Amino acid sequence: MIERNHLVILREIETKGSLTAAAESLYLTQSALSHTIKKLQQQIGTALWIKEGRRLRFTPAGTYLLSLAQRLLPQLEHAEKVVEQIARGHRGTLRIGMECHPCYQWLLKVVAPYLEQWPDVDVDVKQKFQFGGIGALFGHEIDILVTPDPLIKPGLVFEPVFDYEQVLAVGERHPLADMTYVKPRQVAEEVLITYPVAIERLDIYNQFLLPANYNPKKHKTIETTDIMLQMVAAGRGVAALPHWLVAEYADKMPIRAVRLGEKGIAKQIFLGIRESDTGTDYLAAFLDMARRVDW
Amino acid sequence: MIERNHLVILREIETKGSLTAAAESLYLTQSALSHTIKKLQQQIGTALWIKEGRRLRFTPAGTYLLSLAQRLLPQLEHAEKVVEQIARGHRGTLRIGMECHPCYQWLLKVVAPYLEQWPDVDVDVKQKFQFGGIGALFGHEIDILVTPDPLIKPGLVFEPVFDYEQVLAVGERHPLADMTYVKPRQVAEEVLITYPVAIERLDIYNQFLLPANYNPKKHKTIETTDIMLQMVAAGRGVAALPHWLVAEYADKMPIRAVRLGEKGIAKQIFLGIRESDTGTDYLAAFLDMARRVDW
DNA sequence: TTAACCCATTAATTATATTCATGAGTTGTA
DNA sequence: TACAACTCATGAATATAATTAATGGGTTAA
Repeated sequence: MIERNHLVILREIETKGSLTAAAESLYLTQSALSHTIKKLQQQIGTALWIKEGRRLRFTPAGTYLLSLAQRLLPQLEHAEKVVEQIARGHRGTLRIGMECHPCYQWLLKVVAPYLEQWPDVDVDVKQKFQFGGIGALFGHEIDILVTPDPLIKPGLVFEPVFDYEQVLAVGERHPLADMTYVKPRQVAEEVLITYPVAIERLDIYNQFLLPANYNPKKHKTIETTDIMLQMVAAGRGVAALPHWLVAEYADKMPIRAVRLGEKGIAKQIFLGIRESDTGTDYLAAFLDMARRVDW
Repeated sequence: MIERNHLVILREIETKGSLTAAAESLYLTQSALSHTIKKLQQQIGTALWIKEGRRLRFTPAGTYLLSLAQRLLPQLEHAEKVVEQIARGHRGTLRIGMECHPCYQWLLKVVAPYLEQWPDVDVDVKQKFQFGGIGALFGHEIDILVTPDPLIKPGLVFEPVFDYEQVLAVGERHPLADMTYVKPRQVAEEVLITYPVAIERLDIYNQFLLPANYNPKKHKTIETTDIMLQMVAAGRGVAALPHWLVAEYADKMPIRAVRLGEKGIAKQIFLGIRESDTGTDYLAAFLDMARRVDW
């Protein structure tokens, strides 16, 4: 009844704006599209668009099918790529989603040996998700999610892969550089630099500043770790980052790590997959290697 | 490339067990199916099954496409129903998912006036989800989720619709019946009756017994509220339920409600929808009515 | 060994999709 | 207001694709 080409046509009309333009980009005639949709309309008993002057406007049914198209077509298109890879003897593509900015460095340490051990598997890393990491897992947009926020939900399996301590990165000659630990009120005197994510997801707010009722003097956001630490090294601000990340950069830059609070902020990174994928060997192997990576 | 009929054929072969049987139930000849799949195989460059004696066994590519079929076909089939309803002038079907056993009674109070006010909209209630309520929302299996556990995630919107107190239902002649409130150790002497859900989701465990390090003498599970309260009335056990539910049944049964702990257990029920549905009028109207329902 | 299954294949047929040619409506402009 | 340039819809002709019919070869179990 509703076929793939119907959905393709609707999507193309939406993006190209007209039947004629859609027809051209699909290498068909305008007439073909018109006929195809006309037939569908007869089957379902309602129009999918109405002519409004020179333009087309989707009816409710058309709008609904368009949203269906935008949901299903990417899945079909991805499936074709996967099948093609299987045909070539490749095992597939591991699509990794990252909800943890600084984990990128860690991920590289897992991916490198993984690619060696699984030459048939390609790895793709995505960082932006329309419906968040969980939605991307459910929607088969990614296969593995790297996140500090696991979610015990049916259909998904999360597993911790490593523990680390979140510390404050400060410039070498910063007054805080030689402290054993810092207190919230001390950070409140500083310019805080973070990745550009929602404040709720920043532990230095959640677990450190806000409980003590403090706010940083100023809050700046920077996308990349390198630039962020350049700023810190230049004494232009402080940043909360994983201890291992700071330690790594401390070799090449004049920065120091200071504990956040007397006990420090303990964190864990989790990998999440769909339960139905637990049996997929090359996926399980990735989890296995992730667990074993040394620090 | 991969068309709907390919997926249909794969699914039918899986359920019926053979090409011939699948052909019959699709009102096609065995030959047609064979040709169709053969062509697909040529396009994608790999076999989808291999003959193993008299039976067929799916190859990895076939298995993959089968899982695709089982994910996508239900969505297409649902879309057809929706479009048909739109064509008939109906607005659609509101598919409500319940993750909150006792809320059923509350739901009925919302649904009744809603159906009157929206004669074009049908309501369907589902209680079991393969991947949980969140997964069902993401997977377009349901449109509204009724749950005590909201989840602030991109793509989903949750809203509290009512507050209530969770109380202990006891038989009228039970020694606890006249207490102002009960302590964990007192419940630990009782047979506790609950709905058959995971213990993590039972507040009487999470928020009452476990923090005080107690366990009930015995734990029984019963599916239906009526039977559960019959048991309570007969003095065969106690149950933790919403106060309004116990109050309602107290009219017709010899049961009483007792507060759990000095301060009681406060609870909230949330309705969750997909963010993309916030503009759907008949859906927004449901939330609106749900918010306004009186107790 | 045979009957009863199974699936694959070729050639013939039927059904379906697409094009071609055209018309009717809209828009902007001369 | 007339016209050119654009839009989409339509009917008939054509090309393409799906389906069947007929058949053969392989497997299974009695």
